[in-house]
Amino acid sequence: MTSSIEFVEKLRKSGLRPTKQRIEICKVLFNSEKTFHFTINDLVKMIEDKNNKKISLATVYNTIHAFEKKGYLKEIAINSSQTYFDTNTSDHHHFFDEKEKELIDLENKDVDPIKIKKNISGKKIRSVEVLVRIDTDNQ
Amino acid sequence: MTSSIEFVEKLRKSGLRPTKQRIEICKVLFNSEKTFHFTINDLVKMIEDKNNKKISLATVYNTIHAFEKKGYLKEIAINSSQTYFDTNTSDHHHFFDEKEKELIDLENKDVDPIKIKKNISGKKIRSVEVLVRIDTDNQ
DNA sequence: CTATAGTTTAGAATGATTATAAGCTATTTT
DNA sequence: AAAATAGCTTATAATCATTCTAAACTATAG
Repeated sequence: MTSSIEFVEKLRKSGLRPTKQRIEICKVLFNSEKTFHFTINDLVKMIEDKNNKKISLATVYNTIHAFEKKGYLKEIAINSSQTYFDTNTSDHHHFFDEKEKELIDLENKDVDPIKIKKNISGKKIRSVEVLVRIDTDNQ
Repeated sequence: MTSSIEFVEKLRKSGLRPTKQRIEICKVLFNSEKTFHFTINDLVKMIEDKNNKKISLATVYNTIHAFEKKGYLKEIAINSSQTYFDTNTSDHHHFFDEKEKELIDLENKDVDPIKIKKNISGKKIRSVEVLVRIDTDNQ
């Protein structure tokens, strides 16, 4: 459990002003035991349910993008109509449940390190992401 | 080089009526030596430049989705504002050049087979995709 | 306390994709 | 080979996530 004061610190250290909205978003994202995955809509709902108070969509988008830039969140590549984010910023991979439209972490022990043997000159690898699509096991 | 007649066959066999538009799309997609990646916009441009004639966006979307369903195309997961498709339907992975917004095939020899050691009960693996993001190698 | 640079906000704008429904066309039926 | 029909194409409208705008607000430096 992190206190608001610590979030204020964290924001200031990152060069972000500690506003009410940002602190609320921090509380929702970074106060839970486990990391989790969410969409912007999920997050807006979580915040509004918690506080019984509206927060502007634009603020949520701005803040999430700021947090992503600072490395506090990761965006996950799925060709879905909504973008997913992960509060687990360590290097890891994912299952995507096509039925539940839900992400599930793959721990590093579950996937051997991926070695890319091809090199493209003048280009640097920024990330290596594995997405395992799963679905109901019918017939 | 595949002739129009063969595309007509292929479409009929798939339960798709061989219309002028579909045959044109087949020619653009399946007549080149090498497989390639494209967005819907790319494809519309290719077709219109080739024929000097408009094709409805809706037709292109419908056809591409029909082809994907039949397994003639693969959709590639990238969190980009546009969806990418691949005429290479074999199992393989990709680089995504963040600067050029361009996909590059990774051949199977360039990535060892990926073994997923975690199992989710009641769920079946549909696909395992690796996306390697690359970018200009500055500093 | 004041100035200012950074934030929040509602609402408008954007852009990819999907829906609509009217007219066209390939195929089937007669 | 004409008529029926089922499938297809089309322009346009609708949708929906995301980004933009610019006015009002607020944290903080001086």
